Amino acid sequence: MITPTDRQKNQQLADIFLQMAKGYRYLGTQERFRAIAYQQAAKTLLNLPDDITKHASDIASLDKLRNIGEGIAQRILEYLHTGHIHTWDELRQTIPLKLLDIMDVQGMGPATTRTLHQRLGIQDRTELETAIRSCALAQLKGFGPKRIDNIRKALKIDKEARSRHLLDKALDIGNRLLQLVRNIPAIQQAEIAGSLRRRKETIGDIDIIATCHPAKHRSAIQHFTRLPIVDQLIAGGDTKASILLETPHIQADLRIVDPSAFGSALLYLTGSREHNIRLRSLARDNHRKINEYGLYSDDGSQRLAGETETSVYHALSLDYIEPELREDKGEIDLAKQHRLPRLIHADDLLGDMQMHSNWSDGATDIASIALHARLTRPHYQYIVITDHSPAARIAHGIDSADFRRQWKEIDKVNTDIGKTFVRKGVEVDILPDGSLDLPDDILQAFDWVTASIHSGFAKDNTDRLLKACHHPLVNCIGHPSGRLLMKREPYPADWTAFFHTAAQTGTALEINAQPDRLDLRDDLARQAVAAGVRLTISTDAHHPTQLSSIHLGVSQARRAGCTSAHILNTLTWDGISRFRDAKASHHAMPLG
DNA sequence: GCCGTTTTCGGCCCGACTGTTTTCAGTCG
Repeated sequence: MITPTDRQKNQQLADIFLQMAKGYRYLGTQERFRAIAYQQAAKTLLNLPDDITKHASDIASLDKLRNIGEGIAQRILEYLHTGHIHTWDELRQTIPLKLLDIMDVQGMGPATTRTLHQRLGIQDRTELETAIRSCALAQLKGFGPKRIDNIRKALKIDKEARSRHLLDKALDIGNRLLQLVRNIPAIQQAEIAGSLRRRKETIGDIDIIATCHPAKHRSAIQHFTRLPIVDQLIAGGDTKASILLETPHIQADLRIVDPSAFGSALLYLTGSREHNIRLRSLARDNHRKINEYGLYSDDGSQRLAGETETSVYHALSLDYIEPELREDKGEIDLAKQHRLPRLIHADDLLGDMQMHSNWSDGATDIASIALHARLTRPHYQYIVITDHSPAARIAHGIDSADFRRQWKEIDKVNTDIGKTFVRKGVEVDILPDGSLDLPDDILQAFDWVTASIHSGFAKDNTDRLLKACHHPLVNCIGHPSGRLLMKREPYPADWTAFFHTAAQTGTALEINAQPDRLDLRDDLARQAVAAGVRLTISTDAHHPTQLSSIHLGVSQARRAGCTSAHILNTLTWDGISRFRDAKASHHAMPLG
């Protein structure tokens, strides 16, 4: 089993390799490919589903991992055996670590940082600020007033502007900005691109791509940079501009191209960077050249595609790849082989599997939730009310007697509706010893039992998770990793063992669509599905309006490559009942 | 330092924008 200490090894090594990559970037262009190699290796480590020590029996088995060759394999082994990497220790002797931090500031690349260190002896950000104030910088060749002013500004806004934003919030702002762009008179069409279009769980900046008549590029850009919501202009040329929005301080980029290049530009600006690099080297292999203006023959004499993304993919003999999959995680090979999944769509869901009423910590009564669900999601056939069990004191968890009273209210709501729309569920706490917070006799009377961990986030929770899976009355594990985006890491657990057990026992795992959970996250969900686990997508809504955040869970499932077959709540309630009964009868355990 | 239905050597995505230069290096995405 992966202990917490072991699990940290992947992260520790990745952190070191990222620092080494930065160090090599600092050393100059002759080392840039070495820098890229370490960066790629770090990415491989971070994406590795299991512990690196499992691959570390010898150099040859490490070498089999993508982006890890003989040299880096040696360094991994060295670290696992000695806790040190000699090359890194040496590198650190020559480059002050805090100096590398300076390269995180916008506009401060390796060359600039090197000049400042060598000419002025600057070691960290504080000394850089001092050098600006004392006009020492202005004495250097190549550092005119504008450049110095830009560095000063970048240092000031660095922290805030570089912080990431939850997908939910970024989508809201991005969509409003998109409307403003579409209202610019010269603009013909505009779409969101970048990580926002790929629906990454957190977003650094907002990218928008637009088309207009070539003669009007410049005026459209000017219009954009003068929008009332602009706090600062970061850069503005003929075809692209970067602004800093007023509140929150989030960067937004606009790129304008001719209509004939809309597809190739959207493709380019959507990324990911890794996906683009793979596409471009694939094009090169086929004697083609790809850029944001289109797909061309080698010598650029013939333009082969560009108006739509599909045209570019097809010209490369690839099927169209959905934005959520564009992370260079095997999607290009699948597209080549016509084996891409038909990703789940929000309309495929027939119901929502977790939400809370005012019986525990929800905002409203069950009738209001049901009404809101039926008005806003008319294709839903069911919703599951899952109030908390007693141990969740902060969430006003309720006991067996309360649940029995609650069921009468649910029955009445269903009678008023004229069909069984509201299902009787529970979010029962998994206690520290892995047992459940409610007795079996009441658990077996629910339509749906989701079990969740709400305590003990620091220690390894594998045993608790496995025990819950083995309980015959647990249908689903809620927010399985316990993370909170930008606040709390997933608790340590052996995910491989957990997913295997969930699949074996017929226990579903949840993709929780709360904006700061999105738990399971994309790569773990992908791993779970590969292990044969069925997933649910649910909002965990605590107010009826939060039922709309289901789309965030769907995005997460799409990033994991899920089809409707992987998602349990694409089934009618009969189908869900069969899934539930299969587990209970399989166990045939005497119930307490 | 990695990688290979062009290659075990010689490549490693590609173009816009900026500031400071008088033609381009540096940075970014």
